[in-house]
Amino acid sequence: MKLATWNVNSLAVRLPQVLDWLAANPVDALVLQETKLTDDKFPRAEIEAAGYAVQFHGQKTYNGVALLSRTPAQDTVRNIPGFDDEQARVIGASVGAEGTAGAAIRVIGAYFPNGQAPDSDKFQYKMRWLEALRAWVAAELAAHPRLVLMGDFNIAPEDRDVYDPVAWAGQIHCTPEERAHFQALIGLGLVDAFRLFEQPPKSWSWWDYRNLAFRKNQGLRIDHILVGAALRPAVQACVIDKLPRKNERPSDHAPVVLTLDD
DNA sequence: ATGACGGAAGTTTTCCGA
Repeated sequence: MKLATWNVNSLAVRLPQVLDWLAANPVDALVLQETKLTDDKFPRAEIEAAGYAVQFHGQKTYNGVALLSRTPAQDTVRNIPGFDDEQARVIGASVGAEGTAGAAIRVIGAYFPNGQAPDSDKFQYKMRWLEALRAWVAAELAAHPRLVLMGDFNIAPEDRDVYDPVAWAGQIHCTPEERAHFQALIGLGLVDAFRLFEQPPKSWSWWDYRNLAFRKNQGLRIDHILVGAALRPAVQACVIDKLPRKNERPSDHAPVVLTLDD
């Protein structure tokens, strides 16, 4: 079974790339962030024609998330229950593996707030959002041990996840407060699947559009897949797929792919 | 010092992302 996450930075622009990627990478489930589409404009028919069921939660201009799955999603949740939020950032549901009788996986796809700058109101919102997420994920994990939390976390967990950790020290995505929140999620009984394996040094999931950052491989690892301890023995691989970043008009993020044995 | 690049809104310029 394969699961993936991808911040597409506008699904209206990136839909052809998503469909091409799925044709080459027929994962069982894919969560998308930054769809930037209201639900009435969501390209449901095109995605269903590609063989995927889809759940989505969007808004105008910003944010927006979706969950594509080979088998229909069940018990879908939009945003963090009990956390009043105008911003569409979370979609969760239970999905099965196609053609297997294996137990369902609880998938949570999330677009974590950016935070803009550590002294900003947006950072305060990010902190509140992270508090609410943690409490909710703790409850979800208790109810569904076979849980995967994945998406654009907008947090670089460690200095090795940053191309220039000296320049980024204390900057947004790298503050001690954000990193403490990441560790608190790990403390719930989740594991960073990417770090279960030896990985190439300077592995990033995002590169700035500016300054030839991709060509110079100057990026951050801010897109993550965390798996519940119950699933850890099933984890076979976790990789960042840089290929779509080489497309014309790419997203600034690359997909991250998790392989589980069935 | 502070922009760059890219997307969206919407109308010529701004906000936002990371």
